Amino acid sequence: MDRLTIAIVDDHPLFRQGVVDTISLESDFDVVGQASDGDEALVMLREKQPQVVVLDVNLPGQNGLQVTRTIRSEGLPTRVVLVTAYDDMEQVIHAIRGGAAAFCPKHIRPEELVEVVRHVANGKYVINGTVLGERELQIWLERQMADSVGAYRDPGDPLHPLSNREMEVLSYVTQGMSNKEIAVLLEISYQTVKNHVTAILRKLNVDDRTQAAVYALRRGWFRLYEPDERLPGLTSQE
Amino acid sequence: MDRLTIAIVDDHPLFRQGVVDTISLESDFDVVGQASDGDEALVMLREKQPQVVVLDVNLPGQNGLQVTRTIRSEGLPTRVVLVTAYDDMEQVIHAIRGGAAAFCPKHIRPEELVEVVRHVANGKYVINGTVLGERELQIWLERQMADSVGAYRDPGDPLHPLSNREMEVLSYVTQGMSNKEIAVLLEISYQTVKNHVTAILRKLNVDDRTQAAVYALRRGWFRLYEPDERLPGLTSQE
DNA sequence: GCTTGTATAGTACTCCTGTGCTATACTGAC
DNA sequence: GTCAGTATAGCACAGGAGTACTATACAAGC
Repeated sequence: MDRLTIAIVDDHPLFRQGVVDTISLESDFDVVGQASDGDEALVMLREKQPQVVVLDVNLPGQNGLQVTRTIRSEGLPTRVVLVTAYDDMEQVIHAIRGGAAAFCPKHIRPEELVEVVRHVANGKYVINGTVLGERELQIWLERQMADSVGAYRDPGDPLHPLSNREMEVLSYVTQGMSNKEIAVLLEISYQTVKNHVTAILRKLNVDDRTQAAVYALRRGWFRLYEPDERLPGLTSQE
Repeated sequence: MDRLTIAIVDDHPLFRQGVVDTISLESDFDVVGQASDGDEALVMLREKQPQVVVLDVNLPGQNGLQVTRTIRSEGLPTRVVLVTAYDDMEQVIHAIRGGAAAFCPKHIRPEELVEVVRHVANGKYVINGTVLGERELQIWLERQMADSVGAYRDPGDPLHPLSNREMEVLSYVTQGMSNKEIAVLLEISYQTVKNHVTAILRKLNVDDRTQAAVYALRRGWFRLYEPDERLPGLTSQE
């Protein structure tokens, strides 16, 4: 019989539990692996090679989009269902272009998730409830690209071609750092930081650094909750 | 027999599922109610009057801390286990002062959550893994208050006495709005907004609006993901 | 070799941010 | 009635943020 092998990746054990239980309720689904961060996920996926992985976008270490790209570039057979707390068109387009087969909001109902996994296993693509075939996806992607790129950008440009350096600067912006602090940290001039920030704001199409921070945080590009900065004053005890 | 009645409140069905399953595995636990936002939670809690509620801090509408305060002020018998993605001392102190019996990080392991619920049902308090009795809690609270208030603040002051108006302004700051935009929106002068922002930064002990936004977002005071601003371009279909 | 993209850095400029004052008006507590 | 807290608003000021240029250097692609 055709059993479906599935892996789940999320850094919250309780959320993962919810997904695992939901998936396990289906008689033909087998949960063959779990992971709680991006690196762990890749190790697990290389070993277990499940047909489908339900992957959180916002992970410690490598985020879900990076993991997706790695899965594709390594030629792993696993098809990816990305799950995120915030979904918008640009994020979706990025995900699909990165090689994801489906994109779901994190508040999805269990029954819906099961349907999505089933469609993905059958070679379909699912974008927020809409099921698409390979061909339909291409058409949809092209239309979306055309819409998003619109009049104000060169046709060939990707949507947010934020360079690595710009992403690095943006990450510090999302931590509330000033240009001066970022300059010291990166050992470059204050002006260069400002240049990067200006470029970031233009590419993200936002007005100031606070909007840029919210923009990036919403899309799960960076984590709001850093493991190293919690709970001074209460010694954790086993 | 002493069965324990429990309710679960979280806006993510899959996370809720994880909690419900974890709780249900205990033979003496009964899940008597669920809700996905603050208002719904209060209606449910008034009706079901469970012994314990597992309550997410970051909810649509009223957040978990507000719900907790309402539970206490209405004299409901339910003891509150707050769950949040970000926990730090000030947030904990706030929660405890607001009437919560326990405070857990959202990445808590299922077994730990069960223990916490059990302790709370027995009249104990649990703060990030540390179990305290009523008396110990008071001592701990006083020490924390003393530490946090420290030298730079009047002894009687609460930690963040952000006024309602200041919270309102802060909420717009977390959406990336400029002082001018906020002024127009609230129909007050530009200068008044700046005054509020200055007061907010001082009370939160941060340097600029971006840090204030990250601070508030981390603590779940406001939601990063607003339900009304998602997915233009793809008509959701049933 | 030439072009494109990126990182670097400078100058000059405008505008916003944030601070420190002062001041008025309203509200609720004691 | 006084006092504390809050919301309002103004002025003046320093400094940061962001923009518009120009410019150099390096690497990759054609």
